[in-house]
Amino acid sequence: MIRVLIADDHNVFVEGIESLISGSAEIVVTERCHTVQSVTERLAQTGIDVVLLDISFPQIEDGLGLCEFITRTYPSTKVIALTMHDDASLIKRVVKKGAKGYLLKNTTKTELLQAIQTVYGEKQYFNETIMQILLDDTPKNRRASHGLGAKPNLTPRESEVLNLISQGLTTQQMANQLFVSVKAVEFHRSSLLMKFGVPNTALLIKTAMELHCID
Amino acid sequence: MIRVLIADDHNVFVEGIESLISGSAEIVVTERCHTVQSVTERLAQTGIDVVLLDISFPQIEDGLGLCEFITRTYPSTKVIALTMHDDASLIKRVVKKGAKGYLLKNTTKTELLQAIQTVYGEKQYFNETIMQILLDDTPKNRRASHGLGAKPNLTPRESEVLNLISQGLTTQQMANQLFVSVKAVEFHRSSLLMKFGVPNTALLIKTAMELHCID
DNA sequence: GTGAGATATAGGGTAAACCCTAAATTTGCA
DNA sequence: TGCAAATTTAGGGTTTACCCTATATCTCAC
Repeated sequence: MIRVLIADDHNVFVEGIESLISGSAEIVVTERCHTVQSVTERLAQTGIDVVLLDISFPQIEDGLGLCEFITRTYPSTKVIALTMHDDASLIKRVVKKGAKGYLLKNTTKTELLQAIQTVYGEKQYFNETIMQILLDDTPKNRRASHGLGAKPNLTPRESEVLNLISQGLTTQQMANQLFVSVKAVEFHRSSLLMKFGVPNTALLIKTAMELHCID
Repeated sequence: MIRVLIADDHNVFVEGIESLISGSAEIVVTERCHTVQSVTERLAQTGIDVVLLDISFPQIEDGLGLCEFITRTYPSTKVIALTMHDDASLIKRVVKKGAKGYLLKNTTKTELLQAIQTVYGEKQYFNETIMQILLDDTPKNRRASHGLGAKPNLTPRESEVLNLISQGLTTQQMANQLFVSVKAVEFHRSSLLMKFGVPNTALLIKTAMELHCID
């Protein structure tokens, strides 16, 4: 019997996962945790085989940190990351932190059960969608416009510059603040326009806000 | 028996909702829809009493549009908005579009069932958290919490130009579209910057979006 | 060690935004 | 009818964004 801990702060989601698992003869939901602290506590007190971890729980950096903590502290416990994010760089970061599986939150019952069994069997689990995303992750594709609606994959610097632009700073002001040249900032601005597929700053900010890319 | 349609593109979430509802003797999940199109189709073919609508499904503007469509086309069908967003302005926009209830995605079984029964009984449902948010939404709090100035009083032309700016048009393109000179457009641009108290277009768009001045 | 990605930087140029000053016309309201 | 606001428009100028081309360095993974 594979013992599963669900770490997610949304009741409904936890219920959904549990419902999907409830038909399995081999898997049982042992713990449901709504805070990072309760995850660490339950792990210390209970034998858990697989953790289903919302990687945005409560923020992405927290989820990554928790993933790393679990993997290091409980090597026999496997982590499957759950998230709405499907960009290649996040997938890679999560795997680097020790996750053995990666599922989008629109996963199906079949996939969920299969993922749990696969990671329990000491293998990694990525479904076709995720595999395709990783396979498509080439320099050329990454640079291409995703069109509207898809959240582009921003580098840390790009994300930083985007936020500074949205605060109304000029390129020169950003250069001063980041201790780089104006040319370096312009480069990132160009990359942002290209990645969002927009012609200018106005539409960049509007689009980025709609996609929640701005803090 | 209250017939419920769940409109959300996340399987797990739909399963979760269904699981919460499954114990009720008075409520049954009749339809589960993962696209806007299937919502409209199922509504046309099936009697539905309550729609549980993810308002970010697939984007907020889509959700709002769908909410309005349902309310107008099927007046006896009540919409409960589901979302992770808890800001007062969105709540008000959703209610204006016809929703009778507003639930956060971390709702409990008790609340969910109560909300469904309440709206089915022709009343609005807001839980304590939402009520508090609405009660706290005073001009003073709104100014303080956002750190923004009040929504400025825009002339019709200014509003028009603001929207065109946010669509990425250049000043020349706007002049062509509005049958005025470039200078006229520049004048309105200057007025917008002054009224919003911002130094450039980037911050203008960000601020205007936060204040919901952009369509 | 090599290649790719991220970051930084440069030169040169044009387009566009932004600013300042000023005047004229139209519209709505008291 | 007069006045204020809205709108339109102009001339002139500076600042900033945006585009194109190119090179260099660092880091990381294989």
